[in-house]
Amino acid sequence: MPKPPSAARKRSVHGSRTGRPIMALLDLLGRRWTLRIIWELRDGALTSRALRTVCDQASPTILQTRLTELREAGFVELVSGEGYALTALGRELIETFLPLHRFAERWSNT
Amino acid sequence: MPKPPSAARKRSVHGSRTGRPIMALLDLLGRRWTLRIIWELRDGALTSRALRTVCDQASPTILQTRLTELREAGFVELVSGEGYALTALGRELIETFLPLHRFAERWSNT
DNA sequence: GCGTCTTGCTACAGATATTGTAGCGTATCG
DNA sequence: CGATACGCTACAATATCTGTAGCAAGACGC
Repeated sequence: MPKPPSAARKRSVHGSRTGRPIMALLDLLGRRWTLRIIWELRDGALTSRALRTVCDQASPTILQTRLTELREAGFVELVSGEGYALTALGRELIETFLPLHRFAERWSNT
Repeated sequence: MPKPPSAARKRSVHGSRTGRPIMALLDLLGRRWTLRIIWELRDGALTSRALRTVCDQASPTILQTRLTELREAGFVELVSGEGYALTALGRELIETFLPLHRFAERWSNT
């Protein structure tokens, strides 16, 4: 029962005003720390505090917000005793942009 | 480790505090409208106003900000007479997450 | 029981980032 | 000339994010 974060601009995670799922997905991923969180979970579960550590001490406020969004989207789940982990869907998602790693390496040399 | 003021983030697109290029990339892409802009340019150049139209009337302020960042990153360029277009590097980037489209379609049915 | 951990999670105020509207200067057409 | 479109910016009003502090619940040894 997390309080509704100012419902005005809150878009349902799946639905998009345009009806194009890709827009809803890009919107979700295009929020600060979202991509980073998914990325850091690629190798296994992390507790909320471990996640905070690897995420450069990001504030727990925004981390919780993003984790809630990602859980509602079905990409992340809270595993009792382990912490946060990617769901099957979440692993599918990150596999689509794992090649980003190699791209980033080449990009940094330009 | 203290976070650098926002000006520093804008200046060094490549540099990352951690030295991990992927983090700099995820940081850049994890800003509002960035992913969306790249996505909308996937089929060819768009003028700044056309871009605004397809981007749900996003404010020109933030569009300019993102376009500047993307130009500094080398993903987007301003082609005289055509508008904004992806560079070769930018096309390379979007190809790594074009599969997201199909993923989004399946995701919306869950 | 007690105290001390760690966990997930929240409150709060101050600092940033984004929005929406309006408009500039330039160029290109008729 | 007037009309239009371009890239781009100023400005104040919002919305979002940060950083610090702290809560309640559970697990551990004592």
